[in-house]
Order: sequence, then C-alpha cells, then structure tokens
Amino acid sequence: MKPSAKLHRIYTRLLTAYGPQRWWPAETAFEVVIGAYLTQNTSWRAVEKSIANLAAAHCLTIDGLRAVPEDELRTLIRPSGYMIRKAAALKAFVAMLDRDHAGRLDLLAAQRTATAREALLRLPGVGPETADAILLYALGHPVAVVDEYLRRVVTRHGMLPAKAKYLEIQSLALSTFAGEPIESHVRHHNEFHALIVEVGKRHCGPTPRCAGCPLAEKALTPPPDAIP
DNA sequence: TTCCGGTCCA
DNA sequence: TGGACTGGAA
Repeated sequence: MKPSAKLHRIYTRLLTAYGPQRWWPAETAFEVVIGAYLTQNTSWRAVEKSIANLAAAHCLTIDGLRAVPEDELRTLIRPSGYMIRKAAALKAFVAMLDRDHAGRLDLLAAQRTATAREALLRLPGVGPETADAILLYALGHPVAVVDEYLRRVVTRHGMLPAKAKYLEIQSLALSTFAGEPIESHVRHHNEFHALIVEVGKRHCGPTPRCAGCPLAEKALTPPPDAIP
C-alpha cells in the first residue's frame, strides 16, 4: 500500500477509535499562539497551569502580553518550564506583530502561507513544528504539523525510513489529504495532528506500547476474509 | 530517572 | 548531530 494511503487509513482508524479531538483547546487564536510556545517539550498539563496564571493576570491577549514586564511573565509561565527563553520568545512574537502587522494577528493570518511561515521561522523560539502549529491552529492555514509522535508512527509503521526529515514527513502528511476537497484540508490536518498526539501519548512514546493500540498491525491490516 | 504536543547552537 | 535549556509529574 502507498504510504499516503496507509497514513489515510491510520487517520480514519484513529478517528473511529478516539473520536473528534476538538483542538486546539483555547478561547482565542492568540491563546493558541501562547500555548504553541509553552507546550514545546512540555506536557499540556503543565501548560494549562501557565495558561491559568496568564488568564488571571490578563495576559492572554496581545495588549496584556505587551504590557506585562518580562520578569513577571517568566513567573507566570514558570509551571511549563524554559521560562527564560519562552518569556523572551513570547515578547518577540508581540514585537513582530507590532512592527510588521499593526499589532494584529489577523493581518499576519492574511499573508500567504509561505510568507507567514517564513516570518514565524525568523522568530526566536519558533522552529518548524511551532510555526506550523501556529499556522494551522491559530491562523487557519492548511498545513500539516509534524511532531515526534508522527515521526514515530510513520517510521515504526514503515512508511518512511527512521532518519526521515521534517520536510519528508510533512510532505507525506500533506499528500495524505491531497485527494480531499481543498476546503476540508484545514479540518483534516487539525484533526489528524490531534489524533496523532493522542495515540502518541497512549502508545507511541520513546518505547512503544503496542498492546491495545488501534494502529497495531493486526488491527490496521485486517485478514483478507474480513474484507467484504 | 524518564518524559513532556522542541529549539538552538557548537 | 549531540547537548543544553527549565520545571514538574509519574
């Protein structure tokens, strides 16, 4: 089976097993941006604590984040770790919005996908995954988010070699929905990444735990007599 | 100790 | 390509 077809099968199987994930868990697009920074190599549970701190301090908005002193911002986001570089990175994001987009997230979102992605990648603390997460979940652009979980799934299931790069994996993920209507791509990529994270947390950690995984090969490839 | 919904730099 | 970065939970 072609890798893109196999990945599509994985998508439908995860959707059946887990149901829609309703991502990204946030009230506003800007809160998505903050969460995307804070969750870098950090559990979402820890991020929720920081988000609660920021909400209480009215720092979940652009104006709030611009106004808060950086040392106070560090204290607020302490639960999710890397407080020094993440505080500086969040300040740099607001500075970029102010300098290039009149302090408005929607004007950044209005840029072409490639243009917005380059602008994001120029920022400190934004690598390819954070850039794509912001593009997809905060700005509504149809891009695939590649994380360590997806890398494990596609390599462990033999769709790509173990040394596959970010762009190779992203290219595979993009091709998975190439046959779907263009207007559905954002929705599919949204759901797909969320489902990959879920199966990753449950089964595809550094050491795989395949027992009960909806993607276990037996479950993924049913015997011929089970196919109508 | 290991692991987090990674990024950066030598 | 390997380590440092940060704090907290299991």
